[in-house]
Amino acid sequence: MPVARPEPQEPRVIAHVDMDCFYVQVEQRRNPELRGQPTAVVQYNDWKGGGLIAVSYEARKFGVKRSMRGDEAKMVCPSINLIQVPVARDKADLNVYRSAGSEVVAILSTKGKCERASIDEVYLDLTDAAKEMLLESPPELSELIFEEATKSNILGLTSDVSNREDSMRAWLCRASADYQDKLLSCGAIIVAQLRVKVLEETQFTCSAGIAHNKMLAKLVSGMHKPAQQTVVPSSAVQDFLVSLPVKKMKQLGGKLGSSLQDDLGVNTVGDLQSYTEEKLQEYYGVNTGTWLWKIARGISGEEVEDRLLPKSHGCGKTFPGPKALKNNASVQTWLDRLCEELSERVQSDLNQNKRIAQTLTLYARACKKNESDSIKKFPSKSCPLRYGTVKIQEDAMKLFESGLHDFLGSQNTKWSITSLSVSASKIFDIPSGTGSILRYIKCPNSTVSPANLDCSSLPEDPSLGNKLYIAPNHEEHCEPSLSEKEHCEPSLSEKEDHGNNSNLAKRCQTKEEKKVSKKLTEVKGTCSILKFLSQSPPVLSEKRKFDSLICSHPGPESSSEPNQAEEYKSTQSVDRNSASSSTWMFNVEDIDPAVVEELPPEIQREIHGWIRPPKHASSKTRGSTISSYFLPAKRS
DNA sequence: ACGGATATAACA
DNA sequence: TTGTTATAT
Repeated sequence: MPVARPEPQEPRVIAHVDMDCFYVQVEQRRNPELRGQPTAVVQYNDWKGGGLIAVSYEARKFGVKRSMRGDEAKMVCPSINLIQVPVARDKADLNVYRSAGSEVVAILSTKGKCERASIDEVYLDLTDAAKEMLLESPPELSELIFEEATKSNILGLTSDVSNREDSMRAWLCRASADYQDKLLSCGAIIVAQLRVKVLEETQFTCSAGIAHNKMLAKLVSGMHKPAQQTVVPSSAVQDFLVSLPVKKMKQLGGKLGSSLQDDLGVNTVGDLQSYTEEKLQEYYGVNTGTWLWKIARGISGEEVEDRLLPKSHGCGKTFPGPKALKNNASVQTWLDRLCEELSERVQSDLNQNKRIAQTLTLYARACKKNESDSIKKFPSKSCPLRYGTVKIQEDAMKLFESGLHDFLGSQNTKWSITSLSVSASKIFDIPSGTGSILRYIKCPNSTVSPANLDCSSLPEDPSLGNKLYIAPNHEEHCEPSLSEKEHCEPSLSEKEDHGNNSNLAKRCQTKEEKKVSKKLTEVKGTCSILKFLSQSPPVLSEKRKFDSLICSHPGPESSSEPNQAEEYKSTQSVDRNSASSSTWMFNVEDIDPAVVEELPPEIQREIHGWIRPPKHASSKTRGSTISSYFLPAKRS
């Protein structure tokens, strides 16, 4: 499980910011009448009033808890307002909360490294900003620190409010002698300012913890809620930890924490401290043992990642009891809905953030009738993610069938599905800037515009501003987990649907047209090349080399471009409100390898580079696999 | 017949 | 890797 990371020797200033009952606040902003009232956000109202997923502090006073039913909440708090999560496609739709979360992240990410930890939480590394503040304003700083930091709860100081100012002054006098504490209080000032800004610009309150590492910051961010912050000076760590129940520590809230209690009799972090590192390693392995030993002492080297966006997108639904899905048709129906939402989300991620997801995974929970064997898990299955709602739907269904096959084994019993979810992962940035393809496309002296080429169906291509990206292939797992090879081949209907594009594809077969094709690649303009590359050949070759092609072009055109093949339309941006450029996604399996052979040698060479990523490039370090294909050589 | 829907991370 | 498992909110 947890692994200890090397400890940075320089003390850092880390904050954990946590929105107060976030979903409730989002609803309160939408309907201000709810402010100050006992309120909870609930999903699916029909069974026992739905499940609570967020509870206002007013309601908490009545004993209302998350994971209560709406009905229970009404019992203990009759005046409670129950607000339902929006529903789309017959499932809970959390998008309003996601985008509210993004609003907050946009503000919180302005003062230092920022990691989106969840829909309503971030970590900040404010070390640089704090140091800067300390350097810039030495003289009058202590008074400023005082004023601002008064708003903080300082761990280790008395919580008696009447004494707070005095103890604060005392602490700050000390702090003036202690560089680390000074840094922390600067961090506290920055966080306080950020929280004010969040409140001003979003109307949301949040709480925060400020400490020298993530673990401690997280531990105290919820200590004084709502709308307060807490600082952990190093001097307070030991006293704080000794009496802290181990279960409160992040990662110890589950089985590992229980094992500490039940197997070792460790109830507090203080208890944990009496174990040697070696002993803990004996019980829990080298990694976890070391990690436990360190966190017991407040040591954690985990870095704040610089990431404002989620690493995956998923959507799912449970089908409890009688609602369980019992045949392929109902699974199909629900999978289609889930995939539709997922497709929208990956597509807008592509359009707005220029990120591309590479893997589609299907999860399910299933029961088998009769057999006591029903403990068996439904295996998750994944495959390359192909953009376009219909493709995702088709692929997800194949994954389901494959999983069901494994699940049932040889038996031929009845089954039922109690939960379904699909997710898109392995998301990569598409680097902006100029890769060699781009250079080629934009290079004026390589552009030839054959008069006889019919480009009328292509969008106007001003060449400047258009970009072509090609993502590397999946290689191995392209020979899919799906047993049938035909999976990768376009379906009959798909081929027919290509319409005018299939004409082009056919034409490409002839020698003459190959010549034309060659010229086409030299045509100035991304879209020409894209169209050229993306034709679906009648027969696909065994080796499918690429995964995807992406073309972005200036926004105004997106609404007025009509003549793309059906397939392209289906994958096109849905986000027509967005003023930014829209993005098309092309699946590489639709590229005719024979066509690639017609490309100019330098392009071919480059493409072969994509086909076979250099093995020495570590696939773990991001940027070396994908980015290196795009980034200009000089910039490496 | 369920705290649901999402997320991240480490493991084998 | 992929698929599984744990954890969190």
